[in-house]
Amino acid sequence: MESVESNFRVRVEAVVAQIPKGRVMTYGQIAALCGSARSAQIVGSIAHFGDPNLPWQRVVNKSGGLAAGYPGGRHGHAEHLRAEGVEVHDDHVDVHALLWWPPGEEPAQQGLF
DNA sequence: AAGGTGACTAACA
DNA sequence: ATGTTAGCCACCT
Repeated sequence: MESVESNFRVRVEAVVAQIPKGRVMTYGQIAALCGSARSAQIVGSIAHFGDPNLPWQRVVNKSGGLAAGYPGGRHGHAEHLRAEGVEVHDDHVDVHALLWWPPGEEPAQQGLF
C-alpha cells in the first residue's frame, strides 16, 4: 500500500527540511539523493509549488546562483540567506564552502582526498 | 485528460 | 565563448 504521493516530492521536501542553517544544497544534489540525478528541474518545480514553509532559500543552483522565481526575486532570496549568516555576493554564494550533505548520504567524496 | 511550463544540469554546435 | 537541445518528472491550465 504505497500511498506514494509522488515519492520524489516527499523525499525532496524531507531533504530540504534537513538542511542546517547557514548551509546550502544544489538542486541536482537533492535530486540525486532522491534517486534521480537528472531531475534537478523537478526539484525546482517542487520548490515553486511545494511547501512554502520549507527553507528553500538554502537551495541554490549549481553555480551558487539564487532562484529567479523566488518570492521577492533573487534579491529577496539573497536577503534571506544573509539573515542566516550566508555571505551572498552578487546574487551568488560560495557553494564550494557552504555545500552540505545529509549525514550518511555523502557520496564518499568529502573525507576522501 | 493531455499538453505545456519550469526556482536545473549537462552535452553539443 | 554563447546558444540550443535534450532529459528528468511534478505541477498548472
